[in-house]
Amino acid sequence: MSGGVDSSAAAAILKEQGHELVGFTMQLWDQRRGINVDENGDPLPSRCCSLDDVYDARRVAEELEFPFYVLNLERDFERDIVAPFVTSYLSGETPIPCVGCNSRLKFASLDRLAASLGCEKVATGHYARVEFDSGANRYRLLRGRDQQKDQSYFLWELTQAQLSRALFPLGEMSKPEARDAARQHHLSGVSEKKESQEICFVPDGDYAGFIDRYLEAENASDRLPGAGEIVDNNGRVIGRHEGIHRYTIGQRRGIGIADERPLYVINIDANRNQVQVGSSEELLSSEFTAAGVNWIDCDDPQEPVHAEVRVRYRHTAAPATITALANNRARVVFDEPQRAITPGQATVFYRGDEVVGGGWIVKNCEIARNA
RNA sequence: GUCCCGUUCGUCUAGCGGCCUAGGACACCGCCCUUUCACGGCGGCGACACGGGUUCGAUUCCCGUACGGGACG
Repeated sequence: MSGGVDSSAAAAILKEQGHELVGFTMQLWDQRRGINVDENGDPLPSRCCSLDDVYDARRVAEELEFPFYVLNLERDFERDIVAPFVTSYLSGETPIPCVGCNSRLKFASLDRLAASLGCEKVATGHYARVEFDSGANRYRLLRGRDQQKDQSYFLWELTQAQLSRALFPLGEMSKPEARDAARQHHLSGVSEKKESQEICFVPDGDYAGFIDRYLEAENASDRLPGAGEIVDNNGRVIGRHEGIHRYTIGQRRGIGIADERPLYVINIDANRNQVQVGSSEELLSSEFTAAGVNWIDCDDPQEPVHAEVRVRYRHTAAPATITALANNRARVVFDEPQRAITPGQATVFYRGDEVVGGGWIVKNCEIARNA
């Protein structure tokens, strides 16, 4: 329970259905440890793990009359989520921490707790659905009914064991319906809360500043990427950047170079400490390699799979052919080129509403950089 | 050191006496969108080098003063 609308509504709905509940809020990040501070040293206003949110979650549990606990997972969170997040940026990738946070942290720890407490299910406020396919003897992960709020993208890494316990009470609902549910249960403290956004441990959205402060706090400021060159597709230097971690592929704003047409980041070369920019058309590519692939609807497929593939959260899934490779890798080839396929981001394979699987987009060593 | 040419928003430019309270593109800023990073949509800031003329009227015409190109010195 985050103290937000969705998890609170989920709790209310389950309560109404007659389930016996135990509530948990995960303390993931200490917003006061000096990294998330403004220029005066005061903590930034936060929407995650703040005392206010924990308080709100507790109030919901009290209102709905079930036991409530706060789990301190700060060590795990930093080791498994924050540190890899920073490392990813330093290597020129663009990480998406929310996926691993769900599978490796939230569901992993909640599953352990459920087992020790004798709970049958683990529920969250995600907009996604789980169904058991008795024929295949597998659990299937489906998009949330509300296509606008669908969060299945963030859950592709869940295992069959995790899915077997997962319960998503909001899976059939729209956001307004979830809000209504919270209102009907008199959860006025949370029912009108604004949507959370940004990375939860970077509440002001200045993730580059976060990396600066994090490395400084770790006495590792020497790892911080320095200023470097911005080059065009011919390798010609046309500008300067203030650190490759400030850029992602497909980015337009912040390049600061006036050209006839808008310029986009088309490649980030950590070794040369260069950011390469070009036209919108140069962002298109038809294939990539995924690592850490998790197949949900089957074991490793022996034949190429046709599916609709997303390469970032808000990307519209596009038809592609996926071929499983050794070491949990896969090659994805789109029917039509897609824009800004970015290493570090997650890719999710869909067949209609069903999540077939997903993986991490990795840098393709074979990619010819216009030799 | 004689004679030519050029000088417009941060950048590249449109303009060829009233349609210009100067238009566009890119950049920048803000808002919206959004449980990642982005994209995108909407909006905003912002310039006629300077001083004189000529005209009812000058960014546009003329004359000078400051910075950029041309086989005489």
